[in-house]
Amino acid sequence: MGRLKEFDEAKAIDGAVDCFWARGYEATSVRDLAEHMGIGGASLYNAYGGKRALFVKALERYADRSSRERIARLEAGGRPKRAIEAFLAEIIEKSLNDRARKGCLLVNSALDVAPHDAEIGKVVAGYLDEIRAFFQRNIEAGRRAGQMPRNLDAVTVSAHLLGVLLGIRVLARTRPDRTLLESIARPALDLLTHGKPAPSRTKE
Amino acid sequence: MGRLKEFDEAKAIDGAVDCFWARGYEATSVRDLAEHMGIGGASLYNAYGGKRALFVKALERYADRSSRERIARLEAGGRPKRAIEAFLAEIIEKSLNDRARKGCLLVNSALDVAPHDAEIGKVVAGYLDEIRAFFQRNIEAGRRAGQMPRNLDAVTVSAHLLGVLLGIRVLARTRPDRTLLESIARPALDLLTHGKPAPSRTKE
DNA sequence: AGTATTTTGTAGCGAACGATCTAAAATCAT
DNA sequence: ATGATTTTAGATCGTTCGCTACAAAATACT
Repeated sequence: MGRLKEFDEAKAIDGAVDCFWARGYEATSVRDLAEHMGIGGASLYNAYGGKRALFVKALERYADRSSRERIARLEAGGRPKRAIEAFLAEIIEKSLNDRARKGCLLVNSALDVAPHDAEIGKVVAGYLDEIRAFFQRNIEAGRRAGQMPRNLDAVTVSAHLLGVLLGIRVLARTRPDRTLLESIARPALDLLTHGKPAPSRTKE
Repeated sequence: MGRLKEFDEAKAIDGAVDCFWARGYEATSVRDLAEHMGIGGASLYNAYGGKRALFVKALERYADRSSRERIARLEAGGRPKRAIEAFLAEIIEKSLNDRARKGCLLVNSALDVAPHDAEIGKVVAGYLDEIRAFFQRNIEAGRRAGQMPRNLDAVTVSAHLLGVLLGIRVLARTRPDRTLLESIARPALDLLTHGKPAPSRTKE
C-alpha cells in the first residue's frame, strides 16, 4: 500500500551506474546521481538509502549487465579457447572505442573504493573472481577438448589472465593504444596455444 | 630577499605523497595535506599554488623515490633477468606487507585521475613507460647475454610485463593473497626463461 | 469516505570543500 | 634604520557535500 514509485527503477539504476562509472565514487555527488537517474533527491534516499548503498546496487547491476553477460555469451559458444581470446579482444576493442575512458567500473572500484571499504572490497573481489573462474573453466574445458596443452595449470593461468586483463584496463585509461594493449595480451594468449615449453633446463 | 621558508620542503612533499597515496586525490583535502605536511594552509598555497599543482609535485617525488629508485637499484646489479624477476618479486612482497593497502601511487593515479586530467595523464603515462622501458632494456640485455631466449620480442614482452605488474597492483588492493599474486606473475616469468615455443603451428 | 502508508518536490541542515584575504613576522638590500 | 619582499597564522570567503525535515500528492485497505 501507499503511493506508487513514478520512476523506472531499472533506468534509474542504470543512470547511477553511468555516473559512478564515468566519475568514480568520490567524485560523484548525490545531486549528479539524482539528475542522471531522473529522480529527486528525496526519492533517491527513500528508495536506496544513500550514496553508498546505491553504489553497491550499481556495482551489482554493472556486474550483471556487463561482466556476467559477457561471460555467459562467450561461454555459450562452446569453444573454450575462443571464449578466452574473445574476452580479451572485446576488452581491448571496448577500451579503444571508449572515448570517455570510463574503463571498467569493477576495476576502477577495485583500486579506488575497495581498499577503503571492507564490505565493498569483498563484493568487488567476488565479481573479479567470477572472471577468473570463467578463465579457469575454459582452460579446463580447452584441455579436455585437446585444444590447449596439457601442461597448463588452470588455476595459475586463470589468475595470470585476470592480471593481464586488469593491466589492460589500467593502461587503457592512460594510453589507449592498440599496439600496446595487444602486446600485453599476446604472450598470455600464446600461452594458451603453445603452453609453457618443458620444465626449466637452464640454471639462473 | 624576503622571509625564509620555515618548513622542510622535502619533508613537506613527502607528507603530501603519503596523503595522496593513502587516500587518493579526490578524497584528500587541503586541510589533510597541510596537517601531514606540517604547514599551514597559506604556506601550502604560497609554496605550491594549490591542490592539483601539489599533486603533480607529489607524483614526481614518488616516481623518483619509489619507481626510479627501484629501477636504478635493480639495474645496477648487471643481471637483467634477475632484475626483472626481482622487480615483480619486490612488488608482490610490498603488496603483501602493505597493511594499509595503499598500492602504488602511480597505478592508483593512472586509473583515477589520469582519465579526467589530460596533463596528469601524460605525466603518469610517462612514468609507467619508464617501467616498461626498464623491462625492455633488461630483456634486450638478457638476450644479448644469452640468459633469455632469442625469440623474445623485447617490446611486446615489456608491455606484457607492465600489464602483469599493473594487474598485480590492482588485485593486491582487493585480495592481497600470495598464491594469487604469484600466479599472476609466474607465466610471465616463465616466458623469460623458456621463451615462447615455436611459431603457431595449429589452426584456430 | 476515511485512514494508513508510501512517494515526491522543496527547502534547508551542518559540515567540509578548495581557495583567498589580511596583517603580522621575518628576511634582504640599501 | 628603512623599504621592499616573502612567509606565516588565522579567519573567512562562497560553494558544494551527503543527508534530512516537512508537507502535499498518490495509492491501498477497510
